[in-house]
Amino acid sequence: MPNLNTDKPERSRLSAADWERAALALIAEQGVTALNVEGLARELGVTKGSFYWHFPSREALLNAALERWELDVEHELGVEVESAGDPRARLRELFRRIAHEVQPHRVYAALLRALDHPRIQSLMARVSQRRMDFLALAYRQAGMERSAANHRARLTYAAYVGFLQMNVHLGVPRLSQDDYEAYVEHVIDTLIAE
Amino acid sequence: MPNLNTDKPERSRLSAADWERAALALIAEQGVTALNVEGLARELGVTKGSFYWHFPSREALLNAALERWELDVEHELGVEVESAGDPRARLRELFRRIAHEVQPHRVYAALLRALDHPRIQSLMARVSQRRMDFLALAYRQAGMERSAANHRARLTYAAYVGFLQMNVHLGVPRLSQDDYEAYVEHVIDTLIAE
DNA sequence: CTTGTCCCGTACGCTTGCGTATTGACTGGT
DNA sequence: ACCAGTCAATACGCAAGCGTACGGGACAAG
Repeated sequence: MPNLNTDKPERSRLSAADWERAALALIAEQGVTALNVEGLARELGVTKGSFYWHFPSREALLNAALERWELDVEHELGVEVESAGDPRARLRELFRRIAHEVQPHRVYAALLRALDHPRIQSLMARVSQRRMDFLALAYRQAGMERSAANHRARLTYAAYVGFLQMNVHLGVPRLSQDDYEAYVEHVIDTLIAE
Repeated sequence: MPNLNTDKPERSRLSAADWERAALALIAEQGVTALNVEGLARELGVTKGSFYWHFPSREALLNAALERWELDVEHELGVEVESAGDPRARLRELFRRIAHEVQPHRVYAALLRALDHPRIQSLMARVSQRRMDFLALAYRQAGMERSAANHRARLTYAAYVGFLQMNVHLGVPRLSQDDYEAYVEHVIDTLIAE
């Protein structure tokens, strides 16, 4: 079993994982529909002939890339769950981080626009449900009733989804840095305080 | 006058407006990418030859349909603005109505997934901005400070966008009727009360 | 040196969907 | 009755993308 190489220098040969990573990068930048094998091959400096050695079809690549992404996301959520401290402060910290690190969520935002694909739809349903469950738990740990926590988690997640859409894809006039910070604090006060 | 029949009309002749209405119906149901002239022609019981008499291209049809939709939306917002009464109660009423009449917002939700199209992006930016301005005004009339009202309007609109995504496209496990009502009231209490 | 495996290139067929060209049929006005 | 304008059918060209067939070079093993 040769080649465990996971770096990214100009190798003369590619592996399936290279295609998957390139696919995710392309999805993040230009969406799922932009994922075509010839374009991707061109971007990697090879031709289709290479691709169809690694994958039987475009769908297979998409599925592999999605699977890889789901594992990443689940891992991130895992480390999030394990962090200790005051639950309310943790939530605030989570909000601020997400507000300032939009980049890692671009794949999520891109997949949000491809929900007609059944596999992507079920994937997103799973991921969203897990995240909402995490939020609901956090709200309960912060002292809310079970039902209120569930509703608040749903509202929070809806706000997150809409936030991504508006910031990543909609050309909504960007707020100034100060206004943006004030907005984030407003969201935190509205959704967490009480 | 205009025949709103969207089934399989046995009309012998079609007008450009018929194509536009059919296009909007198709967009609402299956998204913008599903809008292709041959499929639409099949659905209307004619062939492409008819289409290209009314429109020079697929883009022209899409633009005409979007223009028509924008006028509708603007008109709805107009009647909304003119309604009087206690501002807070009006907001609550607005929330409840949107929560229960998701159907008219399916076009918006579909367009949300086609923001890579520059024309759709600017259109959606305009519509969203107008609606957010309306919300901000309502919040100010309800007694909030200018800046807080703007932020709350942004948050509310983000929640609306996310709400649409989750309900229309994401297969998120549907809430029971009672849970859903409770959720809506929770949203109202969280975003309006104070 | 030969051989098999891995990775890639080239060339082709196929489907979908846009757009064009041409012809035909139905309509109302004169 | 005729004619111009309107709507529609048929047939074709064309580009994009997926997938296949097949061939070849590099490289390690024997």
